[in-house]
Amino acid sequence: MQSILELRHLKTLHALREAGNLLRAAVLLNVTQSALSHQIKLLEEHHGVPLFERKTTPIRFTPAGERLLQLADTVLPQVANCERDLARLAQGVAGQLRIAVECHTCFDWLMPAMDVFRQRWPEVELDIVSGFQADPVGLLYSHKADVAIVSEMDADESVAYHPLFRFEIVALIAKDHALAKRDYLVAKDFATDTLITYPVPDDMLDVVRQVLKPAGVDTARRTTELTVAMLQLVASKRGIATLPVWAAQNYVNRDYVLPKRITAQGLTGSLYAACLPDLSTKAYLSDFVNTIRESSYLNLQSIELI
Amino acid sequence: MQSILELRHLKTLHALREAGNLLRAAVLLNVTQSALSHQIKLLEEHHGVPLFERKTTPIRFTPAGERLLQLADTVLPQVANCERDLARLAQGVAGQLRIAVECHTCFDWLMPAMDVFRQRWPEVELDIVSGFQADPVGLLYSHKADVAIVSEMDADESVAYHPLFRFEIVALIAKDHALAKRDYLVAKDFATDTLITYPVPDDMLDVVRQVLKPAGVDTARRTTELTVAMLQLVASKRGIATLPVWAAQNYVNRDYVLPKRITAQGLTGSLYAACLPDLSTKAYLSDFVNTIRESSYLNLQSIELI
DNA sequence: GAATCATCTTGAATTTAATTCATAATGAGC
DNA sequence: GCTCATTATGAATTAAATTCAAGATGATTC
Repeated sequence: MQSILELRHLKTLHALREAGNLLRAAVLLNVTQSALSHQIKLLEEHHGVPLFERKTTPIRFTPAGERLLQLADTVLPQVANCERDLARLAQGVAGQLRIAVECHTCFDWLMPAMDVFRQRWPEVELDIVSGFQADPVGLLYSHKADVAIVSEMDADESVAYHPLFRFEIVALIAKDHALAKRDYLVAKDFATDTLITYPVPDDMLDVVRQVLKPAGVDTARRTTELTVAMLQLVASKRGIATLPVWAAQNYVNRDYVLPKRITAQGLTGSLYAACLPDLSTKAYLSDFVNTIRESSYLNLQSIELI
Repeated sequence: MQSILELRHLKTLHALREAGNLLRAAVLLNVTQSALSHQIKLLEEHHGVPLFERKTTPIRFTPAGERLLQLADTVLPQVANCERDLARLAQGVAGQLRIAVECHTCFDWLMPAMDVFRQRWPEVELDIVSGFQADPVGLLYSHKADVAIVSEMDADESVAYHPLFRFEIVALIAKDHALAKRDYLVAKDFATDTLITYPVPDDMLDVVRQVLKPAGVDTARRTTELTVAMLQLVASKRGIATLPVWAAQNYVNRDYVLPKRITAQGLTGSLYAACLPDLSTKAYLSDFVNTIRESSYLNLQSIELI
């Protein structure tokens, strides 16, 4: 008749509510779905009550489950606060976090994540290093930024890379475009169209780097700063844009433009948070990375944590 | 950089503060001292801060330790509340707990324990079945009591016995008694003196049952209901009393009477909470037993949990 | 109404973590 | 310096959690 309840269980139930099902919750917690199933089963057996109804989406909790969630809601923030206080006691108070971003769409998930983080670490000064960064990692070395969001790991550099997530990049074409019936686009499909992008160098565009350049396809470019402007150009047949699925989701849902997979296998991009090794040891840095991963996983559709 | 903190750790720190050192804390938690040492070491290594100063009695906590204790103080009661709510959801609301006591001194620890329990389970009706109980276990069968505090386990009966604790029973004699210089008393030392006891049958007195009767020693008896009266009689040389060490502690400390070990090995008594098997399955019953064990271990000197 | 998909369950194998055991170290008190 | 009380430590053991590999189950689709 001893208590088996641990914080782990509360974290599981909390993630389960956030994520909506066991599999997504398991991803959030970095365990397998089976682990959570066993975990919850044990809790249920120990207390002699079911905690949630299965076979509903999203899952619904029983009164007992709700009671535990209520506990989780009050307890987990207190625990998190305490752990931050311990980190402060051990590592001293924190410094600043100047973030360099090489990709425009990142603001979509970076802003919400920063909002969460700011609440947790009020004393950490958050800044975004503005303007286009040709070499974000260089900013780390020159101490002009503390964290760089990049899409590739350079293995040889003495920089710590923290994987964030992977996502699919799709091409966006007008609804009545000549390619509208194709299952997916290949490199040469871009040859006759203008490529509409954010104003960044060629080698920072995944389509160019991974698809067009290898195939030797060169294409006209037109740039704009605003996503809505890009899609307006697409809709009026001035060219093809490429964006992460989540960035275009709103416009796709409204049937404004048509999404097309790029190459048969699809084109995926990845993002990493890079920083100098020193910073990696700080508790607030790992918390920053975790915040990004979690809030992105919950806010963006169809991304994959890495 | 994952969190390893679990409720287990909070419980350990809490017990450590209550108990004053690792060994006593370990007894409270039913683990070895080594387990707690490892547990705390891990916590300290993970967070990079010491949690308490060793080699002080009672131990003193560092700021980090205090911070964790503060967390424990807010979190553990919330957790306990939640678990009781789950028990209520699973087993329905609780009934009553009528307690039959066969030994007078029990009130010393029973009252404090009942006070704690009453706060935790307000809906469980607590009662003491008054009067002397020749056969407390019989009261369980006749449904006149729900729990009986007894000093022996009758293995053959279909009753569930929950061990509480073991303690030493000492003889109390006048400071200038003829036996004052003896290390310990043996059966025949009682032959020439009056035995001063609570008004209970012979076979419920551990001295009689375990020492005098086996040795064939018969002695005069004088009874009184009040402990203070017993010791007043002892002090004025009207006889010898036998009591659990803790029950006489106050008077011994004030040099009112002299405690003497009984037999070379010492005489020990044990206590158990007996109830019908049905009741054993209820969460509030195990909580009642645990409450007694914990509060007694913390309040009474030199008892041993069993 | 079979087939597919998404989800959760299950038991055994595996891995990981916690605990014990046995003993050593440490400091306080005599 | 010796003893006692307490905490620490490393290896062995035990226990627990997690994964792996399948198997149900219910919903959805063609």
